[in-house]
Amino acid sequence: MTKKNTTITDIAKRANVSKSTVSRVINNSTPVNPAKREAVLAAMKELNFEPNIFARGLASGQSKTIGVMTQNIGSPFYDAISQGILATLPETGYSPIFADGRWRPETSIAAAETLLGRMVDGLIIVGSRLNEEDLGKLTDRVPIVIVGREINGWGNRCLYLDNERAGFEATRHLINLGHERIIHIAGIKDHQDAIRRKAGYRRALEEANIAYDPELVFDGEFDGNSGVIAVNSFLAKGTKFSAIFAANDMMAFGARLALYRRGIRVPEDISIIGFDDQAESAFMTPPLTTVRQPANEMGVAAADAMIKLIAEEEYTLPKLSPSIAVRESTRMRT
Amino acid sequence: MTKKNTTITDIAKRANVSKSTVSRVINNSTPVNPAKREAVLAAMKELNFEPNIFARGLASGQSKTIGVMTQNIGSPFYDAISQGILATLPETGYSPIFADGRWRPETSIAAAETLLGRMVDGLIIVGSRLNEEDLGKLTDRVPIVIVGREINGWGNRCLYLDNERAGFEATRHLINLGHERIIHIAGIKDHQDAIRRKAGYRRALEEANIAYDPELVFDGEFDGNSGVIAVNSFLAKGTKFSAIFAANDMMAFGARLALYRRGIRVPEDISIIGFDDQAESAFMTPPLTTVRQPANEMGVAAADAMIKLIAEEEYTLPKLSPSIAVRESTRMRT
DNA sequence: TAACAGTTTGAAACCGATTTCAATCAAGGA
DNA sequence: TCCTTGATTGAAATCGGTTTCAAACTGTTA
Repeated sequence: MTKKNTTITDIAKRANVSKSTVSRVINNSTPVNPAKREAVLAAMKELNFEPNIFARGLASGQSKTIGVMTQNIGSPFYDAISQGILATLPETGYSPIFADGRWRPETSIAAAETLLGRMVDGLIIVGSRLNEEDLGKLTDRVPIVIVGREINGWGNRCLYLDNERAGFEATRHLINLGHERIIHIAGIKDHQDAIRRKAGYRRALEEANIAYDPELVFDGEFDGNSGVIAVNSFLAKGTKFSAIFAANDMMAFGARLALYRRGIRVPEDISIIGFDDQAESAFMTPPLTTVRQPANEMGVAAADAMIKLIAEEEYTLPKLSPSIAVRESTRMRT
Repeated sequence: MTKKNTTITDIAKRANVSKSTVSRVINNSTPVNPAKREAVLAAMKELNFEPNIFARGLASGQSKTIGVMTQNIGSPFYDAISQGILATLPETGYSPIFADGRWRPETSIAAAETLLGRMVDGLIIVGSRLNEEDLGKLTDRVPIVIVGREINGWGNRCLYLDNERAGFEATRHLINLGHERIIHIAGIKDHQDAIRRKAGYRRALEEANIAYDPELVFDGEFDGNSGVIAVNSFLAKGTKFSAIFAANDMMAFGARLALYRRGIRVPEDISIIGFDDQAESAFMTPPLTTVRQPANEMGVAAADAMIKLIAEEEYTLPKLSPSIAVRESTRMRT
């Protein structure tokens, strides 16, 4: 505002070359006589030159910006992914710009349009309920990487965890400890992750020859309150159980609180395993055993992949597996 | 990429007017004959026109983008602020773009430069350790709003909570319950908020005629582990106390865990009050009494203020006061 | 020494809007 | 009816880069 920004023309004059040459030095697009190159570089330093991003974008069609579409920011898991992205992108010369889809297809489309309107060079979609058709349309317009969701045929532009297996492992952990009547506090009913975790739970039971009992499953909403309500309703019904597998940590916290209020001990009376390994879980009383999702790493990997995708370089997505952080909320059934 | 985007020239042809007129319709900058206006609008609809943001930015100097500088994303409090900003901005036609300062002045300056390089129309700084001189330089270049930090003379471009008072209230809450030997697990030593909360703690003691005892204060780092270490060290030293005021919830969680491990009950033996009221706090066992910082509201208010500031409209920042969420981790000293 | 291929270079077109400036047009006043 | 004023309009300049194209220069080869 105050003083006019120095432009490429100023540099050109100062270095006694043409605008074209300055541009070439900046972009390393064409060899330039070393002497001139030095002169340009020096002029740029002296005049404190910073290329105008609009002019650049207008001329080249590239924005050096990556759009990140999130869903209902505020969930610890998705937050962690965003943080991974946020931490990685700046090193690459790209800046992230966010828009929220709130888990709703229409809002998601609008969010995507906003981002595309800003000429993002790529789009990272963190979760989403967009159908494959809409996603297909989007990917015609801009490179896309999707985190936390599996889509058939999208191969290495999809970064997700095997949630079925993770649900299986979590349940197995409890079964191995001797538990048989295991409650599952599931996530939102039609949420892909929730469905898969539940499927894993079921498979683990079946492999252990424990009959699957729908009475032991409660569909929550991934928040603390769901955990409270779930446990209260099981207790009210007189359901017998010795362990709980919650589809995320927040619901595990809620479940633990509900038990606490009744004086039911964890893990002496009931074992609990959560899902996410959010930062607070290690400081619960007792520290919560949980399935660790490498959320931050997923964000980092997604950002890396996006950069490579834009540059049309080869890349391979890392194999991300869930692991179980065994802490003190689960123990052998007595 | 695939098909050429429609430009203002296409619209102009289609509507049989000049580019200028189209631009006028878009920006409502000059009255336009209603008939022509309709024609332009219709053409825009038919051709699905979306103005090119670079061309616009280049010509007008405005980017419709707000830079948000955060610090070590991942802290629940600052995350909540960011969420407030993220939720508010899109409604205004502006998009947020982020950069992280990691609490370090040099990195912060670099982050600010990145954002300015992207021609942001405004800069929201969430926390920071930049000195007033650097901030002064920045504010010469772009409108700035600072959240979570008080700076003399910045009047209504600073949005913060009275942390001294909040610390005071928290301590008072404990004193009112009959506690006298109150441990304070403080935050990072030279962190403005930490210093003020500690000052409030001290003032509350003095007003109650309780001698301030430095032995009861531990400087932590705002993370869960600090809480554990603090309590362990007090216990090891044989320090007597009946209550704990932790400068944030994460440290309160850690403290509570350390007590749990020794079989010390909360709140029967020891009362704990935290600070932040993060989502998990209500689900701790027992639910944590804590100072509620309206972090999300702060983000919303900051975004609103920024928009007004850019438009050069009048605005007043809302009065944000801490309140105490009294739950079950504090009780009358027995 | 002339011809030729390969490098470097600068002039000018271009990206797609906004904005200035002067021209045109319609309405109201003398 | 003619002139003045104010409201609309379009042509052209501008924003600050990138990119195309042809010219100028280099060093080889015949």
